[in-house]
Amino acid sequence: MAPGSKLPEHRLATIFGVSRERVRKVLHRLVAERRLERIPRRGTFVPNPSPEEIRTVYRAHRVFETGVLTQLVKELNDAMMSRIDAHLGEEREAASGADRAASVRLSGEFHVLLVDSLKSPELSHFLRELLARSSLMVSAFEPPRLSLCSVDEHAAIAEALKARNVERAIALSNEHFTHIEDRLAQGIVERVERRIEDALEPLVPVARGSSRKGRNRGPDPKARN
Amino acid sequence: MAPGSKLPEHRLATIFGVSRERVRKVLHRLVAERRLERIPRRGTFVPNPSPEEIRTVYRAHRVFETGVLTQLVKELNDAMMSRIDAHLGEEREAASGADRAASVRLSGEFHVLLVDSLKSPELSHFLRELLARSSLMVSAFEPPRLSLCSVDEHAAIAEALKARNVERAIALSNEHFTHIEDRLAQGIVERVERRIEDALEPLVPVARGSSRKGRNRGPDPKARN
DNA sequence: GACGGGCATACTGTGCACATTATCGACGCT
DNA sequence: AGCGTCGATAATGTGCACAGTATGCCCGTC
Repeated sequence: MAPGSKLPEHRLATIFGVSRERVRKVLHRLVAERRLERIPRRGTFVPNPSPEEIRTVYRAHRVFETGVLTQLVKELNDAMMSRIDAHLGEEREAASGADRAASVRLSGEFHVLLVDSLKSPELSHFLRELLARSSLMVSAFEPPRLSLCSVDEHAAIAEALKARNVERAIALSNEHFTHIEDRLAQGIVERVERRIEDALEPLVPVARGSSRKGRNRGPDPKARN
Repeated sequence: MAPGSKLPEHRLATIFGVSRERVRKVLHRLVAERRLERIPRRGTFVPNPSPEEIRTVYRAHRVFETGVLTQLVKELNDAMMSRIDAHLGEEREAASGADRAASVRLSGEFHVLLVDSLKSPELSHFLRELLARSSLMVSAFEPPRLSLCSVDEHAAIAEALKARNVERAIALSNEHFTHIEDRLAQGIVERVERRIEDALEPLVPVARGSSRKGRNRGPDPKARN
């Protein structure tokens, strides 16, 4: 699912074997959740996050988790702490097992675990939407290098929580999200550089192992699903 | 718009002079924003907020604004402070003029003003959804007595912000939302008491000025729009 | 008189077809 | 050769009609 690729309704309907109206409903819902973009009379597209959007999404993460942590230190109990420890154990296991998919999922669920303990469906729902967007950005721009969310950073936040040190927990959390944001920003410039390279290559013949002339540049317009 | 009343699609379509499909789109969007409730094969209804929902919504308000205020004291500048002062002036004017509609709108916009200054569409969007829900609760349960959000409480939060006193700003904000929540909780028990009274009246003849036997009890099923 | 089953009615859910509009290739012009 | 215009095509937006289902009323029975 390359960013910028179009999602034709009729195509999706035939692929999934459902009616086009059914597809429309789902697309509209995903657009409402800001997970897809819709241009009237043009179609729906998988969003191509701008650096500005990345900035505002992770800013939202920081502000939001600041509030969550502040409230959490006031009502943290033993049961909650043990749940956090259990989760950190799972994260470490997935990280050591090099199970990237599980690792990505679990590192998101760490933050979900924190907000869910506040027992407010509104807060939980908002975090899940934020996570869905940032996960999309990660899958789009994060280089293949592993360790997306460092388990150690999560563990450090948990330690500060146990110590009831609000300022430290907030500071660590803010740094944590800033780290992810910075890696994404780096990923996006690398991607832009590749784009420019690919675009210039057919024009100025560069000495390289294999010529890539004739290859499609940009998002493959035939990319489906 | 009484809580619990049904919103038939065809009825709304004829009232507003648009097609039923158009109405369906709008209803689905409002359901997605949690401003209406949908029961499959039954219809869409204006929600009847439970005390539990009121609790979680205002809990979300408190946690969220805690994060906003913490970030805001770090980047508050003169332009922002003067905007806040101007807004407080408007609020006072509306309150003194007994313009309840403007007063309600402006007291919500105070919190919008704060979050908008953080320049994160995600945060702004979330607060607007929260406000839409709490406004609905207020219009449903708040007794006719005025001063829904006291302007003084907003002013006190602003003062703490100017003084860069995070703890105090957070404490005042949390109390502020708790005040609203408590008034709503009181409103809901009064409403329940009225309901019980109305339901019992036809059974046990109470000495009163006018008998209400034969009147519809509960939400008027013919209530439209 | 109360309770349970059956029927009429109204409403929601869904697929379909038509109208509208953007896209893209070809053609002609400058 | 480049650019603008025009037409064909495909995809979106929207109204409509039919099917499925819950609701409320009425009647029969206990």
